[in-house]
Amino acid sequence: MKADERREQILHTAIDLFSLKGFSGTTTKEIARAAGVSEAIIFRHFAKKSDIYSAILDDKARHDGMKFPWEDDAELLDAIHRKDDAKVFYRLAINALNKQQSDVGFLRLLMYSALEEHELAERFFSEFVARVYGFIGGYIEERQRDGVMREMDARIAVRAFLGMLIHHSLNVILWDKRKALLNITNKEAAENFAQILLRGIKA
Amino acid sequence: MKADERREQILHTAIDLFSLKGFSGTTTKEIARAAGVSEAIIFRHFAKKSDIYSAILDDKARHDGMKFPWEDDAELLDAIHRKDDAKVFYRLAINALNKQQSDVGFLRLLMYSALEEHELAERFFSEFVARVYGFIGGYIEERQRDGVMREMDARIAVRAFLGMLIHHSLNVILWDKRKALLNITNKEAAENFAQILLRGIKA
DNA sequence: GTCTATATGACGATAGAC
DNA sequence: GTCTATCGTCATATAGAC
Repeated sequence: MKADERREQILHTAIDLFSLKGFSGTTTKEIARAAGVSEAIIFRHFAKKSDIYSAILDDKARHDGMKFPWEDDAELLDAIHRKDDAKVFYRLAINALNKQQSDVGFLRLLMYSALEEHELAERFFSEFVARVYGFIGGYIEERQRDGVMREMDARIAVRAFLGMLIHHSLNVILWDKRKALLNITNKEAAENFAQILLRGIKA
Repeated sequence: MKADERREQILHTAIDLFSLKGFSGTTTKEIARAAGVSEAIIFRHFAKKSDIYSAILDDKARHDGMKFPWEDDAELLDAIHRKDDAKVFYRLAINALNKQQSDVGFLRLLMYSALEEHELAERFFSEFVARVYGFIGGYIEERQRDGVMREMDARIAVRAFLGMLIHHSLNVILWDKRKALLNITNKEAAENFAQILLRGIKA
């Protein structure tokens, strides 16, 4: 295996393990064993254990992990254009829920790194989350100017919306399968959350 | 210092450290140093490191940490009795936000233990969160029967509400101080979230 | 009840052969 | 590029003196 491939393979193995057990809960020996190489190989590709952690976000950025929920959704962009609010918030919700839950490892990793106050979470926050606030908040402000939504700090509405979505995904990932306190499809969840927010902020 | 006091002291020192760096990120040596005792003392009071972790929830339960947001709030109970929905949801929100943010360490600890799938989070979930769902969900169902709130799964409304609250508190704890993406008082947040939810689910 | 001293193993990281 | 073997350090946990 070439150096680049091996490096990628180690990185993805490490992402899986870090997302399961956190940074300090994962040993280089485990990563090596899971990747099917010796520990020494790890340290040929990454000088320090923490270098693996730092490389994760670059890898995500290079692949599709940092794509925005609206980039590929023609239906959403069309709804925005037509100012079909119900559709806009439903599409935003369903995209967010599906994406979050399709990459459980990354969401767990983000939580870990936020708690550990690692650069990873901070960069994700300023590069990704801030733009989401700008995008959704911008749409709400536009609709406020149209007189369709009531006057309020649009960022609070965004926080409420993202709060429902992220909290629900975390619940699905961490609890619902075993505990089943609330067992609904993402479609149901997205419809309900979109409707609650929309009725909640309309004029 | 008597055994009980020393045990409590070690426990609280450990809670602080676990909440900052997680279970595997905290060493018994650090706990000992922070508590001002030798490492051997730790292992006299707790046979294994993980026993400290397990003892945390019992300690919380013995103290005030597991109290319900409505137990001490006469204003809330009165509002429920009078069916003053706006007041009910505002009081629930402000209580939750204040409590979550007054015990940052515990919230961080819960997040860590949820990710680590430790008993701690699971017990908190089934002993505390489930009852919150029952309480708030019960009130919503009552108001649905009154015809004041629209037909929907009340648990979804609860999840949306708790999502706003918990997500906002996590943002405050983990980000807002440094990044200031959204700097509002808990009062403002509670008013807005309560209003969004209420308008969102009323008939 | 607390200490010093230490056992035992796992940890991150390196050296050197192939 | 990969391995085996090993380093020094730090981890959890224990023994025995005071």
